Amino acid sequence: MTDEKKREDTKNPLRPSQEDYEALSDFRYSLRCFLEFSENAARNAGLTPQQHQALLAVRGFPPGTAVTIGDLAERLRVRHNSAVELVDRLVEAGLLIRRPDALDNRRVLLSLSDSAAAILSQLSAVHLDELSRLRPVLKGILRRI
Amino acid sequence: MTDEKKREDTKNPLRPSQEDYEALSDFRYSLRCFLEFSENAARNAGLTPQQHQALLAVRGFPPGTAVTIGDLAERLRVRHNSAVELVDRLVEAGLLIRRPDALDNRRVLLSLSDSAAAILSQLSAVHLDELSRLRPVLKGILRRI
DNA sequence: CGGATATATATCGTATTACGATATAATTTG
DNA sequence: CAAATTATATCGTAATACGATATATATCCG
Repeated sequence: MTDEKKREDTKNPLRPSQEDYEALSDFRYSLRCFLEFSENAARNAGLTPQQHQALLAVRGFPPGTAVTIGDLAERLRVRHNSAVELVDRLVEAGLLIRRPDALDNRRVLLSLSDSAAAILSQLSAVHLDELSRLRPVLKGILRRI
Repeated sequence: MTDEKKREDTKNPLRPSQEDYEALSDFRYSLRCFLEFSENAARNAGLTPQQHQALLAVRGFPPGTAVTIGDLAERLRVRHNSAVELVDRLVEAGLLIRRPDALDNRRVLLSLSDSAAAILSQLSAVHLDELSRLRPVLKGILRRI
């Protein structure tokens, strides 16, 4: 058996197979469909997708956690300044409450407004439902990778 | 037992629990980390993330499939005109080949250039590797949903 | 066959938004 | 207490997906 042949047999990761490409492509397609679902749901609830993600990120910290703009930026994987701008828009929309941290005056603590909590509750319920549907699909695709 | 109490016990999906919010938030966080990894990998390979996704989508069709701009748009979940613009940039960059469909002159068929195929091969190998790492993480999170 | 309808791709101006660069303020460190 | 670090804020710019619209080709059906 030649080295070349052997490389094929051992599924050399440097040369993905057709099945690999299809699995990667299908994985991305599933993610896009989910993200599209999520964006539509957010817009139907009167939020931009980013606003929805920010609210979820804040709400998703363990209870009692003091959530700062930096924390939000890290969770959303965006730069600090992007998170600031996003928070600006959320406060403007009455969805997020910004209050200075008494223990460290550089910091700003974030919490959801009552209306934001209500909207997020509905939105999250819909997402949990959709993810129940998506879970087996994703598992099937991940098994192929 | 009051109806209110009962509703809590049966995990009324209209009022997600703290664990639900944390699971949804963690799920999105994992996706963002993966997408960030992917975008960095694409840029390191000299592609924009969108270009990478377009190449993968074209390559991910079954062999022998005639891939049109419309097909690409559907797979990327973008509008036709967005796909046209993306293809414009890819052809400009020498990554994609556009040729008219002899059987239907409205259509344009897409295929990867040799250099695109080489770049995508490397990129996909790295992605398969990263997804092997991510798979157990995602499975764990999906189990919580 | 031929006009109406549908389909596929293309063009262009606009709006959104994340970013880099930079600034300001507060805290920590040595 | 000066220097360095950390946290948030401001602003101009660039990228890109989109809506509206246009053009060409194909299909449908009387």
